[in-house]
Amino acid sequence: MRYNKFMAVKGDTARETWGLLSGLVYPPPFLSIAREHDLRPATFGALRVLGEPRTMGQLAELLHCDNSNVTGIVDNLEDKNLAVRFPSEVDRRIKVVELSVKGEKLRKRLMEEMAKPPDWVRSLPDKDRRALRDILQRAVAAENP
Amino acid sequence: MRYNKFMAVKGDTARETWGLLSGLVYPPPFLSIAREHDLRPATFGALRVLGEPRTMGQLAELLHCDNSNVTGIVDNLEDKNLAVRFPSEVDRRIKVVELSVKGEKLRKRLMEEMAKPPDWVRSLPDKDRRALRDILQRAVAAENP
DNA sequence: TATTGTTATACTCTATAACTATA
DNA sequence: TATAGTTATAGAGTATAACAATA
Repeated sequence: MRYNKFMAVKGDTARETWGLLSGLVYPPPFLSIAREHDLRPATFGALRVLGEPRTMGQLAELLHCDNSNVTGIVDNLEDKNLAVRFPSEVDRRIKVVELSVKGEKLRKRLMEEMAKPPDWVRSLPDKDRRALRDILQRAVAAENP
Repeated sequence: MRYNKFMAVKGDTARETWGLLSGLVYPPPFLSIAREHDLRPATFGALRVLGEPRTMGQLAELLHCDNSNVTGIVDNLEDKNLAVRFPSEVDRRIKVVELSVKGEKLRKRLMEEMAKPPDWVRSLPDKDRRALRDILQRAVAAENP
């Protein structure tokens, strides 16, 4: 591939931008949030996708893991009284997992903490923060046309 | 805490910005890069910090894990002929880990892939990309005063 | 006696294969 | 027989404690 000065400039800006961004967003905050709440990462992930009742198979798909792992993850949720599991009435092979009231409450708190912007975003001058939001909106729009 | 309309506006923009950004940068690309190169995540991490020779203890600190884990990680690097481990000449309790030529080459490739900006950054219009870089530069500068 | 790294052990995360119960 | 979920088992990541070699 041959480079001209325009490509070089474009590539450099992109690399520079990505380098800055990587330093700001990694490592991801979800691991420390899970630890603060004494949750295994896998249990945290399950709680996250249990905004509505799910079958074991649905959980496996949503968590990108094998069916057999979900058994242990839901066991852990039940041990902590965060969810219950019961056979579906229409097909008793299927187990439905549903958050308890305690689980719903915890999930709400966790989602709130995940949504909380990090200091570097909050501390940006208003103008920069709005410009950043607008740029990201355009980026997301360009990715999902 | 009492909210007024200015705080609400500021908070909303920050949350919105963070939500957009989270969708763009998570999950982190390093896991798939490691998998493509048939490296365990821990081995990948070690390679990353072995830009210069390190002792086992230094590796434990840099990788935020226990000393005892480093033994296995460096075993894996040695099994793949990516590094060698030898006792320090000044204190033979200390083991120095150094990348092989093969390890150096692989490390260089991996660092290159990590630095490669994702499509959404590369596809931004020039003006947006430069504006984004400038905002992030200011954010980083504000964090490290 | 103190320190560096290793070994033994245990808990967690994940995957595959065999199994149970339902359909 | 086919499917949903469980159990058995194994490889990998990480931590603590006991240990060996060296200082």
